[in-house]
Parts: sequence; C-alpha cells; structure tokens
Amino acid sequence: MTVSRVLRDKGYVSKNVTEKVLKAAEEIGYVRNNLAGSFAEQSTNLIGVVIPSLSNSVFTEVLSGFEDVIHESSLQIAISVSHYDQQREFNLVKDMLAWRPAGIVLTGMEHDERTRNLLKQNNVNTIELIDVDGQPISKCVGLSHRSAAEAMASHLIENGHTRFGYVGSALQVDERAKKRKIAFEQKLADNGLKIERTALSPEPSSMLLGRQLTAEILQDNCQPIALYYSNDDMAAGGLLHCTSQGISIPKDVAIASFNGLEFLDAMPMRITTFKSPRYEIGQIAGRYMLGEIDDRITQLSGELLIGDTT
Amino acid sequence: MTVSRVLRDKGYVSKNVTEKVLKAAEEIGYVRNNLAGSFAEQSTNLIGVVIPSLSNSVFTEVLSGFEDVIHESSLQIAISVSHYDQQREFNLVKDMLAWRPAGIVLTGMEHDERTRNLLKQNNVNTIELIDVDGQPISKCVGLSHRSAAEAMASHLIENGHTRFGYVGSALQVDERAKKRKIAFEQKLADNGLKIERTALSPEPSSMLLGRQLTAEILQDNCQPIALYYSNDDMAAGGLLHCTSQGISIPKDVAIASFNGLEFLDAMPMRITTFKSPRYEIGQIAGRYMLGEIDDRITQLSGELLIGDTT
DNA sequence: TTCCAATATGTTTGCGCAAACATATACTTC
DNA sequence: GAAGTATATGTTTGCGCAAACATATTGGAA
Repeated sequence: MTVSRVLRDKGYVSKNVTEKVLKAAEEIGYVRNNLAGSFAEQSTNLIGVVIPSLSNSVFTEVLSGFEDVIHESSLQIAISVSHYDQQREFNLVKDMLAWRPAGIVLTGMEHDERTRNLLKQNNVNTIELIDVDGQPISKCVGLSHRSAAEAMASHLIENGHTRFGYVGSALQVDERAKKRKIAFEQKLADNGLKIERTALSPEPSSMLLGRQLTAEILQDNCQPIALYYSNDDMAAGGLLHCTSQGISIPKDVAIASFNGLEFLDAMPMRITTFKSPRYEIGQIAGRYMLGEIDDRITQLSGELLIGDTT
Repeated sequence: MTVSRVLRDKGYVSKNVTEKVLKAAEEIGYVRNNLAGSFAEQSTNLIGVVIPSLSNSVFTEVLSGFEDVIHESSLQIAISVSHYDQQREFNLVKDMLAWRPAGIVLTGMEHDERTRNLLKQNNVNTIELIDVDGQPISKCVGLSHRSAAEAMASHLIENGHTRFGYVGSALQVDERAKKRKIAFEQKLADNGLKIERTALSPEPSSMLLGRQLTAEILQDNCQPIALYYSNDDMAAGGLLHCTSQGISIPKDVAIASFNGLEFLDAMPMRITTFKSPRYEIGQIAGRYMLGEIDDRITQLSGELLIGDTT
C-alpha cells in the first residue's frame, strides 16, 4: 500500500520512502497494470470512439477537436473504424463496452437497433457526432444536414439556376449525404424544380471519382446545369474536369458542394460549398465527455460559402 | 463456471442449460467484463497503434492494410495519435503498456530513447512501420526512403535537369521527409549538383501550402528548375500553381514527388512520384502481429512512377 | 508529562473471471 | 450389472490493485 500511495501520490508517505520507491520502480521498469487497477476501481479512463472511415478528413478533423479537449484531462481515446457498416459498428461497441469505458463516441444518428439498446441498457455516456437530424441515444452534437442542403438549394435557385444535376458517391452507406440529397431534392420540388440528371457510384468519394462522374453526367451536353455534389472531394474533381475541358463556370456548369474542407483553397476556383463546423463539433463532444455540457442536443449552424462556381 | 463455459463455448455443457444461460444473458444484457477476464487470463487481445497524424492519408492507408489482416483474427486495434511528438508518443506507449497489449505498432524508426527502453524491457511485440533505415526495436516493415529519394534524383539527372529546388513542409518533425531530402541532396552532390533553392514551412503539408511555397520559390524567375517536393500534397499544389500561371511543365518547371497517392490521378497532369507500398506495409505488419513472419526487417521496394512533369 | 492531531505505515478485503481440480451423472461395452 | 469413458456440473483459487480500516510514530500545545 505504501508503494501504491507513492505511485499515485495519494495519502501520507515520508520523503525518504517516497524516494526509495520511485527509484526502485524506475529500476525495475514498473508499469502499472491497468487490468488490475481499473478492475479494482471499477472504472476506466478510456473513451471508445467509432468513426466510419479514416480516409475522410471530415471525421479526422472532428477527432482532432475532440482530442484537443480530451488531451487536457486524464481520459484516453481509443479509436476504431466501422467502415460505414452498422453491423461492424455494433461489434465494435460491444467489444468496447466490455472494457467498461468512461464513454462512447459514435458518428451519425443511424445505428443498428442493438447498438442503441446496448448503450441505453448499460447506461453508457454516449455522444453522437456530426448529425442532429434524429433522436440521439443520449447526447449529440452536429449540424442539420437537411438545413445545409436546403440552404444550398435556395442559393442556387436565387442565383437563377433552373436545371439541376446531382453527383454523389457511397449514398448507400453515407447517411448524411443521403439526407442532404433528399433535402436538396425536396427544396427544389417546393419550387417546382427537380434533379434532371444523377451520376452515382457506390465507391468511396474521391477527386478522381468526382471527375469521372462529372464527365459522365455532362457527356450528352446538357448544359447549362447546376451540379450539387455529395461532398468537396467529388466537387473538386468535377471542377478539374470542367477547367480541363474548357467548360465555362458557372455559366455552363455550376458547382455546389458540402463540407468546406481546407484543400479547396488550393483549387483554381473558389467552389461554392457549405462549411461544416468539424473541429468545433469535436471540441463540444469533448466538453460533453468532460461533463461540461448538459443539453441533450447541440446544433451548430455551419456556413454557406459562396465561391465563384455558382 | 457453467455460465462461463456457455459464453465461451468451452468444455461440456448440456443443450438445455446452454439455452437457458444464453437466454438469461440476452435478457439481462450481459456484457463480459474484460477488466476482470483479461486480468484473470493475464493477457489481452488489444493491439496499440500509434500514428503521427490522422490527416495524412499515408498513415491511414497503412492502417487500412493492417486492419484488413487483423480483422480476421480475434485481435482488436486501438489507435492513438502522437502529432509527430516523440514525447507524446512515449506517454501513449506508456499508457498502452499499462493495458498489457498483445502488441504495439509505431510509425517510423525515430523514437524517444525511453520509448525504446520501455518496449525492450517489457519484451513487447513491437512493429515499426513505413521506414527501414535504422535499427528496429523489435520488428519493422517499410521502404528505404533513402533509396526512394536517390532513385528520384537519378531520374531527374538522367532526364537532363541541372538546376534543382526543394519544397517541403514540417521537416522538423517528419523524419522520413527529412531522410529523403538528405539522400536527394547527397545524390545530387555525388553528381556535382546541388539544391539551389529551398522553400520550407513548419506547417503540415497541404495542397495550399505547396501552392504557396511554389509561388514563393519561383518568384524571381529561376526557371528552368526541377522541384523535388516533400510529398504529393505539396507537389499537387505546386502543379496547380504552375498550370494556373501558364508555366510550361516540365520544360520550365519539373515536378517530382513522393508517395503516389491516389488523388494524383485527378490532377491535370500525371505527376512524377515514387509510389510507397502503403497498404502492403500495413498488411505485412498485420502478418507480423499474427506471428506469420519471423524476419526482423521486411524491406519493400516501392516504384518510381514517371509522369508528365519531369 | 499528557493528550490530541498530524503523519506514516500495515492488514484485510473484494473486484469478476477462468484455470485447475474435484465430483456427479449418463452412456457404452463386455 | 460391473467397469470404464464421455458428458455435465460444482468448488476453490488467484490474478494486482486500491478502498477501508487498523495501528504505529512523530510533533506540538496545554
């Protein structure tokens, strides 16, 4: 117990003994056994985080904000990847709960029913990220993708665009992108307009894919048309296709997108997009985890960034 | 014990009892306590992975290969981020060791001396990724960044380039980029050549930064010049700068890079780069972890991809 | 000197699980 | 039906740590 007291700097121990213990611990390379320690304490400092993908910087930027807040505390983050698979997410959550984590962080509002039950039943501190359109398991922080898509539709309509196309990827797994597409279509419908052309791919989004699908959607010269993309990667690819083909932007083809990632600043034109407050979402999730916020839902607003492509 | 036998599917239990146990477990939402279980078994199925950054797809692609292999086993991956900080890496490794993981995966060969000692002393199964130029703590898999840079230098020299510039970022923390720059310079020196201009930034690499630094290095019209970039993001930014400025490539400015990331395919020109076998590195690391490989070092070769920019 | 508090160390206990070691019951084979 | 084997269940134990509860020892204040 004296050794335990020294190593945890807790309770009374004489200077003399403290020094000897620390020296000995150093010498034998003592490393606390968390399995035993956390087991005895009946709690851990682990936060389990499940994100859909590591290759989409949206999630890593959110994580970055989360980490910056959590790093100041004694909590530890352990990240796992679900590959946009709710079944896999369920298994990861189950495995994580077995470690009795201090909290669980999930992405999006759509999960396997068993995942929701598991977390509710075990009364785990759960934060859902990025989306707020739905009923959170416990707490959530994000933006309304519905509103974001509606704002973009309104912007395009106001700017006089009348013909619309949609270019998207991985809609069968990306629930947020799906919500945006539906809301965008709905807003058009409210104004008596519709998406005339659609280019979709099940592949993960990328600039190359955006370029290919844009080439595809434009191949029968349907210009002028305003293209709404599932995200910035796709839109940037579209932009590169158009500039290389000498297509006039925004006269013949308008480009609108979602996310407002930093890499857009390197593109030849400023793409109109909707900036999602990713870092901030992560920060707030961190503050949720530290018990600094009580609200069930924190809805952030994001910002319509009007560039030169609409 | 009968319950334990049912849940682990181990030993003899009657059909009757098995069913009753499973039903009850389901009803009360039983979740095994890994803290107790792993503690009793004196081992865990956790693999601690430390990568420098989540926003560099090099690391996430390696992770992807690693995950695909590990996912088939019963092992679990827990990822943490060091932010290119060896001190932080040390703390993460220390925290991970407290969980008695089945293995530790680190990035690169350069670590705090205490990290090396800790891992050696505790005899932990350690794999170092991406680099092989150095002495691994235990095992490593990667490519020789020195050779990659030398190959690129040779290629440029053979193609008749005689004036050279270097555009790089975050060299104070990115040990691999640093090694490439040094090897590139050395190879030039071996041929009586040198880097005449350098544009550096401490910021993390990005297309935008590449664009800015390229503008900077070219501002006093030093063409013709062959620019070696610290990586593809930077080079892509450089390319976008040159095309938007109407600079002739490769006549006035040649562009050479490292990594061979997929997004280059969306660029207006095929950039000459050196493809690092990222996914494969991850896969092999996974097979190391599963005990399928014994070699101390696995050196992969990579490939010089000659594009239109040299 | 006496007494009480502050300081310092020691002892017992339980966390939940599974290995190891019983013991009990059913099912063959002769 | 005896003997042996396969199947099924039960009991004890310890993993390393820290909470809870002793028990010393020291240092002042009265």
